[in-house]
Amino acid sequence: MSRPDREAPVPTGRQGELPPPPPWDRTRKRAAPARVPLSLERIVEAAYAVLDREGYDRLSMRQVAAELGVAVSALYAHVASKDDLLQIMYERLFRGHQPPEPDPERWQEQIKDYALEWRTRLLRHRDMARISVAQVPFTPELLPTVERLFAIFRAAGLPDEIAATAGDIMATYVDGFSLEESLWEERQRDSAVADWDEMSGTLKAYFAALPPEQFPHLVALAGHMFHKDNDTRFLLGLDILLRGLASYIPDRT
Amino acid sequence: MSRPDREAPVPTGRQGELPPPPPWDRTRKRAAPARVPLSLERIVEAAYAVLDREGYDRLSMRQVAAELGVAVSALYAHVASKDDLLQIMYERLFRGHQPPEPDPERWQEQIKDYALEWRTRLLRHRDMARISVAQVPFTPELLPTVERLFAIFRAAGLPDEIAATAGDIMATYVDGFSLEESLWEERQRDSAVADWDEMSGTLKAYFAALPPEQFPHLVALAGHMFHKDNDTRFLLGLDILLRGLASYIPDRT
DNA sequence: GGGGGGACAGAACAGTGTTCAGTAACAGTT
DNA sequence: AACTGTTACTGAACACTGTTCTGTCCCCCC
Repeated sequence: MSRPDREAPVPTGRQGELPPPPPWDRTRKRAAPARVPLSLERIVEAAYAVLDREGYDRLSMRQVAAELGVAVSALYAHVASKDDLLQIMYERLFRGHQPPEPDPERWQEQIKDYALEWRTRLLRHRDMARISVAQVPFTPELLPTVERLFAIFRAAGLPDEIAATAGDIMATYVDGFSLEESLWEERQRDSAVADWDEMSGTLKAYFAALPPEQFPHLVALAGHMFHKDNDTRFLLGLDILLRGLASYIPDRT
Repeated sequence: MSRPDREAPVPTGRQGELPPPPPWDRTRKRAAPARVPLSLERIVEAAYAVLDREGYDRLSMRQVAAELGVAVSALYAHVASKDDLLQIMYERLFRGHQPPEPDPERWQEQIKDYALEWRTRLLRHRDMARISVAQVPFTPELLPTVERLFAIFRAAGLPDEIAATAGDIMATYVDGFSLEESLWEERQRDSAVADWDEMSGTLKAYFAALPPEQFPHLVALAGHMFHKDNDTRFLLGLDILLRGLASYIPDRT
């Protein structure tokens, strides 16, 4: 946007009939670079901007570079690869929010709260779920988060074997649910339908209109499959998970 | 492999000093094409071959075309786009295997069996989970499968609201779990570690060696986080899910 | 003033999905 | 037997992609 207009470069090495560049040209060029130096933080920020505007499929290193008014190769001084950049974007998701200190009486609520916050953050950037789902949540800066989740599960009285899997299942659920949302959203964007309400209405109608003798249950459940708000469905699934986990807590007597 | 050697094409339109092609040349060329005509089935087959050999990242239309000894553009007569091809590959996954007729007494077992078969099929092709996870399981040819899953859930006595979400959760879990396996597998392939046993050993050791005062729970659970076989972990997570679902079945009295 | 060194630019390489203008081979008709 | 039309395919092109390499510029330090 505010990328400085660069004059067209002289064709490789030979200047032809062009007059030599006037001296003030250089001074002008040198005056301009009061620009902020490139940094990892600025790159990540620009990447998020491109992601939100263009979506995951069009998030390319060239787009990010353009966003910053910079050559592509400059990015590689701060970032090892595109995958590296994606991983850093993923890690930033968890900044400034940790699971709380375990309170065994309220562990289900605590997990629910954290999952909700997690989902909120995933939804904050378009297609973020698609990045998240491709990442393994065991990078060093995520260890404290995992640690605190484990703390809650163990304080709740879950057997170690269950506690160890619980985190995995949680992560899978939150990521998977949000990913599905992403996919529907994209499909909606492509089909030029106004909003999710209209889309969900159409889908509901489609399933309700299936031949009942062939798909009796799909027809019967059509109304339940696509809620107005996905949040309710998300919480419902979370409840199913938590009740399953809770069933492993031995009776404290 | 058995791709017919084509003679090098004459440079665009002009034959230069080359003698005119002898008449038997054409007849030879015409005799050869006893080759199988291209078909969607053959394309999908070739795509699977490339996927298994090269992995998802190197699965390209050009690779598939090369596998068949055919020009890229020829594929587009049978397939609308790469995404289309991926979707067809995904649908083929479910061919010839349906959830059984509902037996309310054995519903948990039935679901477990189906999930296991599902996972087996996902693991049959390298990186298949990465394709699966990007697909919405509501294409027409998958409707019967969803219908039968719903049938089992409802026959088990689950409230409609829960039954409608149960399928989603199941799909998310199976896909998510297998995807994570895929990611670890790839990471293992990159790091030139022999097999999963060695990898899981290394990981277990890494987590067990973390500073205990900072990560007491991670250290304590390290042994449980990476089993020898993922199947046990998969079944455990499935059990958690099923127990959660079961908790919604009203007492039949 | 004269290096060094880090930060950036430009061009290039080897690939990608997709399209489009052709062409070769066959089927059916005149 | 010659002429159609149809179909299935090719070759080349377009507009991209991630990544690397060679410079070149600028600033800081000696």
